[in-house]
Amino acid sequence: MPDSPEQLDYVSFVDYAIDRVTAGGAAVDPVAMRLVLTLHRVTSALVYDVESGVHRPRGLSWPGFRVLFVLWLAGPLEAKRVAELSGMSRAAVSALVNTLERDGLVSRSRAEHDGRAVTLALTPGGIESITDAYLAHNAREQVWASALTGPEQRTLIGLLQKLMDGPAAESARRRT
Amino acid sequence: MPDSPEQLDYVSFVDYAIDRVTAGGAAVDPVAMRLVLTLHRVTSALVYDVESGVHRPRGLSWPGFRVLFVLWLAGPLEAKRVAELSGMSRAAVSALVNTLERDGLVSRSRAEHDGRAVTLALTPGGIESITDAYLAHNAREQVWASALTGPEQRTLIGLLQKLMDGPAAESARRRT
DNA sequence: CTCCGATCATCAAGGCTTTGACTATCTCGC
DNA sequence: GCGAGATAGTCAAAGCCTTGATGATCGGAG
Repeated sequence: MPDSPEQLDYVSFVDYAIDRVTAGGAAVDPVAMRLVLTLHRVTSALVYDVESGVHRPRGLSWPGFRVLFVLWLAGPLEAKRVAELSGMSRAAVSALVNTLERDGLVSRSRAEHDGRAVTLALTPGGIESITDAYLAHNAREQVWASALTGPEQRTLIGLLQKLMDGPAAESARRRT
Repeated sequence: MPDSPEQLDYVSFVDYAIDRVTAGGAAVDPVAMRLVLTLHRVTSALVYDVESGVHRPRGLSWPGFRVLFVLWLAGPLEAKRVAELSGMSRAAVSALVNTLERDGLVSRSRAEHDGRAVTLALTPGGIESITDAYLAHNAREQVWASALTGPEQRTLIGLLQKLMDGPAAESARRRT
């Protein structure tokens, strides 16, 4: 039985909340509730951990890292493609690149064949930065993953992919 | 074999990225990489879907919903407790409550026994708002969860909890 | 009783995100 | 060829987040 409100903490609140809500007897699915709550909490913790431990000390933000990562692997790209591959809006990429350009990590140039488009590319400093940051990033990913056995890791990936293939993710997959 | 950069999309980029990075031969764990990438993408998609489909149309943000949700279930609480239970910083709660108070959903009052503390409570309008929003929120959670069978849902929750109990989440769990 | 360190809330600066509007440019049908 | 509609990038307003400082209050040591 969940604690009383006075002694709850971040973790036990999930149990408490599920208990309270389902006591109402309404059309609430406690398993779906716990799934979403737990998924969101794990991801928040992971992003906070990696961002504050790996990227901020190097002068990067998590979103900045994502843009650098995409450009690092998929070469010079138009801003629109960066937005698609990183899952951000074009406006967000534009704003983010202001910072990355100011810091000398990314360069903007007009696309050859299209006067509207802008081509984004890593500068030498950007390449150096992402190479270093990614090694530390993956090292931290390995610490997170080490909480699970190899087979568990693969099972988790499979279940997350199935979630991404489900009906609810439909709208998100179509977002450009 | 992953596509060439020109034909990549949000989903196939993950395969492409893993292929490119591991080709480098460095000390990179592709499974940990895929795990974190997939986890982050699923959660982003879910938050975007629920926020834009459920909360924004009702005049709430996802973080605003979280604060209302905590206050709804755990009664009037001091701002510090709300921060702990919702996993936000005290400064973030303070800023968020400015909006919620302006919108007439939450009220601030000085705590009885401590002149420094502020007690937060839902207004009648706040109760009405969160009651309605939560039903729609859970309905959408059920759509997401429906991509998995019941046993799969429980397995996923278990694996996520194990991740949260692992060594890497240590720092995040201690965050107040 | 008083002082000093701890704690609470808030503010300030800087960064990221969203939506919607706006400009420049491209492309296709006629 | 040319005009209409689509598209790329950017800007603006509003909101939320973080860290670090600030001011008020608490509580215990002496």
